[in-house]
Amino acid sequence: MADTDDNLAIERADRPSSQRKITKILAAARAEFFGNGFSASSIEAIAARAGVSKVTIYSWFKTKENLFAEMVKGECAHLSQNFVDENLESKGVREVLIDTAENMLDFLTRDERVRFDRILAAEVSRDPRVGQYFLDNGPRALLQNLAKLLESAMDQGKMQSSDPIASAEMFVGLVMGHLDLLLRYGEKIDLTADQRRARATRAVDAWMLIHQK
Amino acid sequence: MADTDDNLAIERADRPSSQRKITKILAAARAEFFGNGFSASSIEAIAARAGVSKVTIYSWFKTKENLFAEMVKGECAHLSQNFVDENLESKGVREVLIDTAENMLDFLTRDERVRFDRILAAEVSRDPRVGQYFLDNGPRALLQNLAKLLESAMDQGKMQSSDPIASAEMFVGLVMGHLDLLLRYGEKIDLTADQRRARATRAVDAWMLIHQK
DNA sequence: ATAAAATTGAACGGTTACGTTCAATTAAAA
DNA sequence: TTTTAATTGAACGTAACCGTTCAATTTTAT
Repeated sequence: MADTDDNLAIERADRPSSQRKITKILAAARAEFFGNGFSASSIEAIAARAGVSKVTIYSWFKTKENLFAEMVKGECAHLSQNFVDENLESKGVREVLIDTAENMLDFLTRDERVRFDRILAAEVSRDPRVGQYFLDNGPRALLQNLAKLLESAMDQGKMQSSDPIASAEMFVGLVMGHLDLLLRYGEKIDLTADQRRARATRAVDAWMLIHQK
Repeated sequence: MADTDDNLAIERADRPSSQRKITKILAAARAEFFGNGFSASSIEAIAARAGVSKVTIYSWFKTKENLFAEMVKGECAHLSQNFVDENLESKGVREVLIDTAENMLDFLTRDERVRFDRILAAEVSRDPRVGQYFLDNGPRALLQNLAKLLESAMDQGKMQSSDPIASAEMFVGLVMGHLDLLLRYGEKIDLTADQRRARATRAVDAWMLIHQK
């Protein structure tokens, strides 16, 4: 996100109480920013929520923009978790793909993720770097992992693809469809385990059909 | 969006000059809201941009929220255009689907559309009704049209589906993949005509393969 | 215990913005 | 032309918020 000021807030937070406060500040920032967006959130409210003085915030994070960026950074680390199921040998190709698709669905339909998506995208016009940073550390990393998994799957199954990344993209498209859109616009979607499995299965079968040799 | 106050601003705008001003206000509101989001946009700036007094805005649109909602309403009307190619008889199934997919790509990658998406989604937490309204008048209507087209296509081609809406959703998923995501996060994507056609073709062929009898 | 660093509360200046009021002016309808 | 509606500029009250300053206090390292 920022150019060189990595961990602007943490680099000299030796004191244990500082660590604790920084953590609380970031948590409060997340809550406020998620709830109101960047502009409508105030440092004062964040300070109050964190149980911390306003000056403390300014002493660790120089500006509101920076606090936001630092919060995003934390979220990204949290978000770039891997939901690729690796057990290709023990489980069989189709099973693994279905599990992976289910993990994707589970993760992407989470309310917290949706809210994050909303407010972060909105701030892209204000500061394009946050979008760039998020893409690199979230979706892009994820797609790489997925592509790798799919390549292994294709080796073991009777499948092929001339463009693994495009195939991975297609996988995502098949799994999510426009669920993403509905969620972002406030549609309440809580898939039951059965529905999730059904959707994952349908997507995987379609994907395998497309990539059959 | 609103319950009963349809066209709050226009219902007694008999004067021609009023009409003109209302139009300018809405245009200015769109520009400001698109550029800065809801919170960071000020009525004063909108008034200045529209070349209109602040009082005039408040006299036509009671509140900032309402001005935003009215602006969204106008955009939705503008956005719910139909990009389904209807010439099924004259053109052949595959061609029509490819054309439709190309239209989708063309429309959905437009910068204005992306910006609209960003700021509207961000305001969903503040007022869920705008999301609801948009879904009903944009994506939902679109998906219905698409499903209808696809059903006709399946009749004429050797295809089938047990769930036309799910098939339409899949169509969208295959065409867009995660382009939508990249665009929302600021990725510059300007597809050449060739790339667009290639992507559309790939998606349509995949879709037809999945739905073959 | 002592020195250094972190934190606090309170206040401040400056800015921005919402929404309102009002008397004066302009435009349009009859 | 008269009358009615719309528009304007300016000012107002109120509130929020950013970011800073400072002296006083608390926490931590040594």
